[in-house]
Amino acid sequence: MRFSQYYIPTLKEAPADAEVVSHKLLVRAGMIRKLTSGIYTYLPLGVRALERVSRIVREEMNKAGALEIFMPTVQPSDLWEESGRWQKYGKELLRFKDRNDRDYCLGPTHEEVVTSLLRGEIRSYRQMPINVYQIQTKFRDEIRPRFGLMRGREFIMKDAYSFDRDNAGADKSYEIMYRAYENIFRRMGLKFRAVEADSGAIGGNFSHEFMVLADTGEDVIAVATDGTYAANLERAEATYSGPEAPLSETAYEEVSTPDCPTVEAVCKLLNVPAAQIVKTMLYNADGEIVAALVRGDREVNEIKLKNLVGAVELNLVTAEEIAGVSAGNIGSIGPVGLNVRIFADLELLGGNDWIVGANKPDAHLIHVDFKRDAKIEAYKDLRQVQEGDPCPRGGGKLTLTRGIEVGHVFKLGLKYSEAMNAKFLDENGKEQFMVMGSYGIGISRVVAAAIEQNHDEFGIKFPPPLAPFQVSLLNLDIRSEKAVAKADEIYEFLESEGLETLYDDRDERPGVKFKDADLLGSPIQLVVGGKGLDRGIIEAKDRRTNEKFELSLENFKENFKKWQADVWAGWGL
RNA sequence: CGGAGCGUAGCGCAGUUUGGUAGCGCACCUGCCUUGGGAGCAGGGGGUCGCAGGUUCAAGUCUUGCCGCUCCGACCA
Repeated sequence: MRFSQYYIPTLKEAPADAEVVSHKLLVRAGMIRKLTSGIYTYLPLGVRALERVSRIVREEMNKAGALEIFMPTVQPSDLWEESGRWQKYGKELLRFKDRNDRDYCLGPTHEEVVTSLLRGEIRSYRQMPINVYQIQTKFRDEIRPRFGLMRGREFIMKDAYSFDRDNAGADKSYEIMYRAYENIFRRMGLKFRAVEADSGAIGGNFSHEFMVLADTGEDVIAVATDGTYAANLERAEATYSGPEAPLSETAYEEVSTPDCPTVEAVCKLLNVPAAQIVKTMLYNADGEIVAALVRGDREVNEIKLKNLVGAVELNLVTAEEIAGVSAGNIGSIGPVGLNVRIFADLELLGGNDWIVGANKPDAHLIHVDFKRDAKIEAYKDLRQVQEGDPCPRGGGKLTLTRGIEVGHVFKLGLKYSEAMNAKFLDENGKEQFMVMGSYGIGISRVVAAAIEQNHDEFGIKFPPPLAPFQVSLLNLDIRSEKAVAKADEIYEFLESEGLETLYDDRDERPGVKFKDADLLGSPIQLVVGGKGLDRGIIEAKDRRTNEKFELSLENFKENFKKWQADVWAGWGL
């Protein structure tokens, strides 16, 4: 593609409202423009990037046996009533009415539509397994859209749905998708990790998220030092393998702790480490008040607690709700004499001399032994893991690192098939529910994540498989017939090699071309100019390392191919 | 939802305190000149100052309401 005939409106400055680097660079590189909050138009170069991502996803999905379909964005409310999500989905579901006053929504995901489709198509176990997917626009009315393409309201997603006759089949479908996802992200040249994710009510290890590693990621993941275990922070297991403490012989007593609403303040006043204090967190779990106990230097993992009590909604209680169960206030709630279900974190088994709130203002209890002094319903893993915690699978210690969720594979089980009555006849002529799985990849988010992971102060560094153009070819000397002829020749060669090339033939000064090439991020830059030609060379730059090379015009094609292989190898390709 | 800020040319911003001719840089157009890291000179086009109302001889500036956008926070006892 000749730059002069293309449209790439690069900007020197990023728009004021862009906060994260991928957003700034996508706008500066002329790939996207914002229409309104969380909603973007893709310019030609942006579309190319999306296509690069989609192509890889399509190829691997097809290879894995999935079939591409295309479902509507506008969905009738009755389907959502059937699945129960019309009530449950909340405000992220954008709802509206048509002229006949019928309710519709814009699809934030397509379980309902696909289940309704396939329950009408699949009659027999012989028709399964089947996996259908689409690449399509989704709409989620996010509370706070931000970070450009990272968390938009309208975005492009690949979503696949598998249908199987039984659990074993569904597990197999899941496995196939998991492998396909590994292939997809490996092929893209991204540094990524599959991590165990929270799978809510379904349980088991049947949910994995695929994370692109980047310091700017919104998610935190825990990875074992030996690499065998990786999990989303929400899910990462905290273990306690120490001994159980014996019953204490010291009776607890009350101490006065005025003006101590925080663990930190209590520590300071009583001169004890936070690890000796246990905080009592009260939650409203679907209307029931429950207490969670964790050490003062730990944090409650609300997802774990939610799963433990089987709640749909879990929120910290309000001051009024506290008044209903404890005479204390925030800072002085404690488990002794507390008349709600109390769950304690596993590691609290290891102690019998805790400091807790006294359930009266400005007072704490010391020397508390929960087994003796409180009524604990269960000791479970309730806390968030921390850097350095032991790996739950014996893989050393856990390290916390950041990532961007770009893919999610999930075993749905019978959730939708039961709710929406999606049945088939098994080999015994008996009706069975289909066992489902769902598998998503945020196509537009992959583009943003690739940039978050790969950029520098000058611009984007696209991994070759995702780059809108693999090569930026700069002709610095468009008035020299010799240079033009040489540049044209190299352009032809590159295209014949299957390398998509952005040929900068504009009547611009060299500086402009260099800056634009760096900003746009093609992995390879080739420079044709009078100076080099006089010396019989073409200059080449590896955008990943910014290293410069001289490729001799003698045997140029071979020289180039060899060098290109090195550049690709640098990307792990 | 709560809190803060912003809205002036395509982009980045000044001007609002103290009401009095609509500005700067980039980008764009014309010409000259220039060509190895976002050149220079000269000339030029482009604005309902977010919208609506109010005060005033006069409103980008004061005032009221609305709209939009951005950021922060989502409560660890």
